Amino acid sequence: MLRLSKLTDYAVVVLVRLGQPDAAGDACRDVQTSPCIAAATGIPEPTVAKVLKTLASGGLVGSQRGARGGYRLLRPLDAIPIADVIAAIDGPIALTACVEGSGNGCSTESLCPVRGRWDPVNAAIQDALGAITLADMQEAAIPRAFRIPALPPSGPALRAAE
Amino acid sequence: MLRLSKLTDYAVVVLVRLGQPDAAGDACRDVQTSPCIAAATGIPEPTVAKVLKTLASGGLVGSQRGARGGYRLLRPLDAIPIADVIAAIDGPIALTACVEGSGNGCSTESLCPVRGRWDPVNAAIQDALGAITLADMQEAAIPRAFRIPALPPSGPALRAAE
DNA sequence: CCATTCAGGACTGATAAGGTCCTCTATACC
DNA sequence: GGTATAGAGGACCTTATCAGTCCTGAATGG
Repeated sequence: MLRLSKLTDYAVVVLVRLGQPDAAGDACRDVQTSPCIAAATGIPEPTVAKVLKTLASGGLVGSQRGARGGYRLLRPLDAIPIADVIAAIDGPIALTACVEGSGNGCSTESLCPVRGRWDPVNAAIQDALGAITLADMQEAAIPRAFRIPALPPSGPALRAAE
Repeated sequence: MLRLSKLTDYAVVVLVRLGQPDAAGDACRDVQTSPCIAAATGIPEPTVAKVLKTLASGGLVGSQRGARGGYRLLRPLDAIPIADVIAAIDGPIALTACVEGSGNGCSTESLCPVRGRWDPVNAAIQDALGAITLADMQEAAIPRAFRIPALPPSGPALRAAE
């Protein structure tokens, strides 16, 4: 499946949200709080807090403690490649245990006919993810308002009705 | 981490092995059996069987039942991109639930500012993985013999003594 | 007819992710 | 100075998914 974790998905949403201070409303000014972002994105507040803390550790967002504190972007959206977000949340991109840098070795590596060959694959993916920034993903956010009203109040996971 | 499953890793090893009939020895001729490949790769036999069955369902390998049966490649290694292997084992490449084609919807999608924006990211990765074939990964198999003797007899899961 | 080998599924244990909560510290406002 | 707010940093549990094994059945060759 080659799926990335939900947390990373959330992180992208949260970061894009942080990059739209004007859309935040009066409750959130230059910095935005976890509850504020949670309300805006629909992601549960504890999860938002967890994501933001991780992103702060990764140096993608800055934090301000105390009353009227919150989070803010340290870089503009177009300076944050997806690869950085993934690395901050999920750790360095390593498709398999064999990829160099991921410490743990492979038990069958002495027999493995593809030893070390995942590295270029990994590099190719990293390259692809490094070329796409959050700004690229934000683009789609503009016409978002045109889609929301089209949401029918039916079906649990209905998405195709547009 | 963006990690792919071990089964996919195994699949690559097994497929590369299937692409080297000359290296299989007398016990395995045109077709190779699960136990044979298991012995050659060091992967447990039931797991090899599982991988091969999955690959057969995916149309990457052909199977021959009955005595003296086994598996064989349906395409040469250089005609099998990594993306196909991943798709056969792990299903279609879908980074997030939001990527089209992955059925299940996202609960917060109506608020999500990056709706549908994972698609290009996904496409970029699929593109990168589609450009690398098993033959590319096999290349490294040639100098393998030069690396094996360098293995120190320390580690716990050492199995190279053959 | 029997041995071999794949097909297909069920089952179980281990591992990791997802999510929640608690306590502590820092800051702003009264 | 006191209090409310808000992040820091963990601990924790719950759940889902994967990895691995095994069993039964069907096809094929000798």
